[in-house]
Amino acid sequence: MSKGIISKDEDYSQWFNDLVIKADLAEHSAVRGCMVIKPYGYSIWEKMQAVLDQMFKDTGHSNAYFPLFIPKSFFSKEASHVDGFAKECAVVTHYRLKNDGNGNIIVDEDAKLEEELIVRPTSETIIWNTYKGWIQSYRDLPLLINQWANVVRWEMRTRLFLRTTEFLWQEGHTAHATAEEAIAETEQMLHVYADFAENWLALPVIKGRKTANERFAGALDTYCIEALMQDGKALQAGTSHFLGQNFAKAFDVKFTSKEGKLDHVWATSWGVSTRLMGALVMAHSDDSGLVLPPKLAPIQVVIVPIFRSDEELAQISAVVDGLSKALKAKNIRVKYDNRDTQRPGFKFAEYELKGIPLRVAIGGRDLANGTAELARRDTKTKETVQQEGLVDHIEQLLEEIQKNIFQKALTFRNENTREANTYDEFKKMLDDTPGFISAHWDGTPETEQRIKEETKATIRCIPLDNKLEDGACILSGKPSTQRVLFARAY
RNA sequence: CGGGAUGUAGCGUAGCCCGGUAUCGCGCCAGCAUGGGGUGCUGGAGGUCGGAAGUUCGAAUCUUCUCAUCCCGACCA
Repeated sequence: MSKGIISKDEDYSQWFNDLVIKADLAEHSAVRGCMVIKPYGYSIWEKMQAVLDQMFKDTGHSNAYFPLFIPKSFFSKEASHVDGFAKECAVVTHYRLKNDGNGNIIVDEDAKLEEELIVRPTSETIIWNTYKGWIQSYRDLPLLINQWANVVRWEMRTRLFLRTTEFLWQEGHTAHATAEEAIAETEQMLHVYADFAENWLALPVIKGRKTANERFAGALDTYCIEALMQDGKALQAGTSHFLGQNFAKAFDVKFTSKEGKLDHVWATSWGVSTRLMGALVMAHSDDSGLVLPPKLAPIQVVIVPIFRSDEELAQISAVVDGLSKALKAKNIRVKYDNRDTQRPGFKFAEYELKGIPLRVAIGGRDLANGTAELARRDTKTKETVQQEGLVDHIEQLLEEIQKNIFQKALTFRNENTREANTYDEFKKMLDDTPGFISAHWDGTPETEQRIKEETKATIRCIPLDNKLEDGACILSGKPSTQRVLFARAY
C-alpha cells in the first residue's frame, strides 16, 4: 500500500479521496464544493477532451461558445426543465460592490439587476434561444454544435470529480428536421461515448435508456452509458437525450421544410463531464495508486536511472537519450526522470501513485549487460529485457496493458452482474454482493420509486441489447417482458 | 435543512477532563554518508492553538457567542 492512502477494502470512499489528492489530480478549494484541478489531473482531462473533440468533429459537429449567464425568464419556458434544475441554481442578483465606509466591501443594493441571471446548470435554454435566429429553413439543418464549458449545480453534498458544485464538461446541442434524424443523432452520440469509454478509458459500459423517472428534465428519451465501479456501485458515465420538439416549442424555433411546411425542429443534447475522471480513478486504481490506461496517460513510459556517480549517470543518460528519441518517434509519451534529489525507490513509488503504465529502470548492471528493467503498473510485474528491440517491446506492452485494464474491468463487471428473481434475493444481493442486478420490473414509476425508497437501488438503465423474456416484477409480481438493470449508484 | 463530530505548523496529531505560553511524526532547509523499492545520522526553520467576547494574576485548556469543515440522513441526470 502506498503512503497516506487507506486501503480500498477498508474504506472505499476514503481511498478514492486519498487517491485523488495524493496522486495530485485535484484538491479542495477555498470555495465550498468546488475543487482545484491540479496540473496532473488537468493533463488527463485535456487528453479526454482532445480525443472526444476529434470524435465530435469526425461526426460532423462544430464547437461554439455560449454565455455563462442565462436570464431567469428563459428557464420558465420549458416547464419540466425548470422543475429539474430550479433547486440547484446559483443566481446573480447584483453587478457591483461598494465600500461601506468601515472598510468592509458590501453588495451595492443600488446595483440590483432588473432580471436575475442564472449561472448555467446546462445550456439548453440559452442555446435554443439563440438557435431561433439561426434556423429558418431545412437548408439550415441539421445544426450540429458542441460546447466545452463549465457549469454550476448547487448540490447539497459534493465529492471530488463525482459531484462538484462547478464542473467542466462538453454539451452537444443539435437541431434536426425530423424525429428520426434526431433519434439517430442521439443514438450515434451514445455510441461515440461508449466507444470512448471502452477504447480510451478502458471502461466497459452498458448502453441503455433511462426510465421516465430518471430521464433528463425536458427530454422525451434519455440514453446513457453505465459503468460499474470497484465497490459495486454504478456510475453514469455519459448521457444523450432526445428532446423531441420541447425546446423548439418553448423557444419557438421553426423551419420551413422542402415541401414548404412550417414545423418545429427536433432536438438532442448530450454530455460528459469531469466525472469521467472519477470513473477512471474508481474503475482501475489500486492501493498503490492510480492505474491509467496507456492511451490516456499523460506520461506512458517513465525512465528512471539508477546511478552512483555523475559519470555513471552520464553513461546511462547516453543510452536513455537514444531510447527516448526512438520512443518519441513512435509517438510514445516518455519522461526521463534524472533528478538526483530523489532516490530511485521514491521515484518508483511516486510513478506508481500517478499510474504511469510502464517504468523502465536502467542502472550500472544494465549498462554492463545491455539490459533494462521493465515494470508494468497494471500487473506490478517486472522483467529484465535486452535493450535491443526494447522500443518495439514497449510499444506492444502499452497495447497489452490497455487491453488488460479493460479486460480486468470487464471481468469484474461480469462477475458482479447478477440476476435476481425475487425481492428478497434482490435485497440480499444489494447488501452482500453489490453490483448490477438484472431483474424484472412491471414498468411503473410507482414500483421503481418504492424499490428506490426501500433499497436505495435505482434502475440504471434498460439495456439497448436487452432480450425479451417473460417474467414477473420482483416487487409487484405483475407480468414483465424484460429485465432491467438495477444498482446503487453514485 | 435535521442528527453527530471536528477545528492546534504545509499535512496528520498529543495536550483540554484537573488553567502556568504547545508534543510527536511526515514534509521543508543545511551538511555528511548513502543510492537496484518511499535511505540514515546530525543540525535548523516553521504555530495570532478557527474567530470574538467573558472569567482569571495567567486561557489551547473553563463559559458564551460565532464561523468553517467533515460524516450520516434528506436532496441530486
